[in-house]
Amino acid sequence: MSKSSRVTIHDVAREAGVSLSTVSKVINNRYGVAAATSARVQKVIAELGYEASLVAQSLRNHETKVIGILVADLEPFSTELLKGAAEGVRGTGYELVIYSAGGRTEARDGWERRYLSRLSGTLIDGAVLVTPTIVSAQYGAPFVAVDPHTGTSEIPTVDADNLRGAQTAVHHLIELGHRRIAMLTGRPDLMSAQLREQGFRTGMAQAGVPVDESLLLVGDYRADISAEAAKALLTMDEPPTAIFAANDISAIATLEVAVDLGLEVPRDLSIVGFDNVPESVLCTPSLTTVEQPIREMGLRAVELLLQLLRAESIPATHLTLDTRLVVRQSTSAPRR
Amino acid sequence: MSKSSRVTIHDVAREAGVSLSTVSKVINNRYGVAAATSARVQKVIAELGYEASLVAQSLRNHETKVIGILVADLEPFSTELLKGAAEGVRGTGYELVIYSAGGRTEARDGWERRYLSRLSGTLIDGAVLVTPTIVSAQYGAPFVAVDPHTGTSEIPTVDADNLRGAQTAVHHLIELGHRRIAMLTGRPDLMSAQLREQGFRTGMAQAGVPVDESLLLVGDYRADISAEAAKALLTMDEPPTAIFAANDISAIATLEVAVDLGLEVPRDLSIVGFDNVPESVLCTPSLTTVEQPIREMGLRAVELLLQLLRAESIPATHLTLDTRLVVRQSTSAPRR
DNA sequence: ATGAAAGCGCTAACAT
DNA sequence: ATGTTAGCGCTTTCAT
Repeated sequence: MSKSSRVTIHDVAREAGVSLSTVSKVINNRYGVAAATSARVQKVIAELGYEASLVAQSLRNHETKVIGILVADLEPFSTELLKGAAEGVRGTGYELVIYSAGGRTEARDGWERRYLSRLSGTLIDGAVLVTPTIVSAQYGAPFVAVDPHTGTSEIPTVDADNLRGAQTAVHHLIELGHRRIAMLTGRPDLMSAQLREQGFRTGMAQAGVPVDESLLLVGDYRADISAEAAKALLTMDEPPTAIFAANDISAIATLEVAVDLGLEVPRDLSIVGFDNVPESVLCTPSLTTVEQPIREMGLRAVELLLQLLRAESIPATHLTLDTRLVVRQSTSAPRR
Repeated sequence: MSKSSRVTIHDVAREAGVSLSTVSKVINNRYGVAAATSARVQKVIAELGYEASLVAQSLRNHETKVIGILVADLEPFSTELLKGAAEGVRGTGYELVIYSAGGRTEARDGWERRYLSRLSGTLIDGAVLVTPTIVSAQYGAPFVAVDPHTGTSEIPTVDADNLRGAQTAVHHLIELGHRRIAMLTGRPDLMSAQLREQGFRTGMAQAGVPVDESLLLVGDYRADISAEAAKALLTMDEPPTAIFAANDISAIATLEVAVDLGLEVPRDLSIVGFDNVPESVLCTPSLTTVEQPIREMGLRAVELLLQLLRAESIPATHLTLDTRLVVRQSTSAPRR
């Protein structure tokens, strides 16, 4: 009907013939309202289908019982994390608001600061920042960072054990008999990428296999860059028998390049990825990869935040969840 | 630092030695501010890390450039839809707020009315309601319903061809040689569930296979209920050789029950799901299922909403997207 | 038991 | 060019 005009507390008050404050008291179950008046107001509320505006309420109140999940974009990683976050608030009385600018390009580094500033204090009591680029303790609201780009020890974080995950991947390849192992590293500025490379080096060292630096190329977590690098590796005079890619995107790109070059995976080349995104099981052959427990990361992050909200204290907790090697079809013993 | 006190426009005004409105003008690029003043204010804003509160802004302004996606819970269907919605807003200047009560049990029928009332007018310009139970044109805000409970012709909706999808699933099972086919139906109050059941019946009828009513149990689109129902079916004297589940959640729950009971899928039992959520390829064996173009549904819903927002008109568009059978490993010819 | 009024952070007339 | 003021919808003292 007509204009899309909200029903406000004014409408209810007028209709019920009482004042604003009386309506507010009824809504919030405050004392000092006659039973008859309360009933009449309730009736009008039901008739008009009135619901208090979350915005107006949260502008007035200190606490909103809403927690925010701030993401740069809604892609496989963040949406998977949301499922865990939803689990985390279940039964706590908190509601969830996920905020995303839809990965717009203008949102460069520091998007999370902007989002948090815009929402905190009003609308949300605290937030989970998903893969934030710059993390500062100065944000002025309780928050937990999931898989932040830089390692700060002052703020609560949840991440996965990238170091051991990478080591596990290398051990797997070495156990299969590989020695000439290459790595496509991730985005150099990201902590996760650095840890995965370090894990690779540690794994090799533990097995007493020297690292050939010419076999370490940057894949940047990106398909196009990784494809270039993979091509360079596979067209060497003495190509590696196995490639450890810093994420599944890189691994899948490598797989495609290998196929293009007429190689058979895993017979001619073993490939291990990292993340275990759904796509890793859809490719042929399916990808051996290191799984991050993404949902659990979301769950834990919310739990940590709720704890923070309750305690008002800021223990700089760092939760590092275990990673796990998922062996599929892209790895085997080297040919010869 | 210290207390988590927001930096407000007052702080900026005080620090820069100007009035509130001047700061507001600078923020919103309004005319009537001297270059020098503007620069000074900008500097203070940067120093203090000030960002206007979305809540306060949207309380004042008519338009917020934010669209809401209202979901009852964050599960595979809704999160997959979010990816499409994110694609839909990309480059439009709109931002996305996803609101979820985390599937709390109290949120009975009509949750979407409550959410929409709480957010519309303030905070969001319009909304996409994901699987709403009751849809009324009276909500007082532009919105598009995805896969709504009831088929109302007055409001814009986006859904998938549930009827034909279910028929296709049944045809597949019948072609494989199954005759004793059970169905775990969905939430009885949802139109999608009714259409999938109707498609099942039509498919059976077309093949001349009578429907054994004792093999139709309610799975309610839920894992726990479906597990119960699946157990009942599989422990019958003469259990079905195939089960068509109304959604993937139910199908995966069925798969787990079958494994628990020592059955081998698909040798002892064929299972077909509906939705093709990412999880359907991750289970073992991977699930044969009817694909709904969920992402596209999200994309289309957002596009439709933006169109509505622009036009102010309400063409009662109904978009029904095609479904498609994806054959994987959970179906084969019946054993004996 | 009820209502008037102030104010949460912000914007937009309307002064000056 | 800058400041003052009145709300947006709501809750909460503080009267009455």
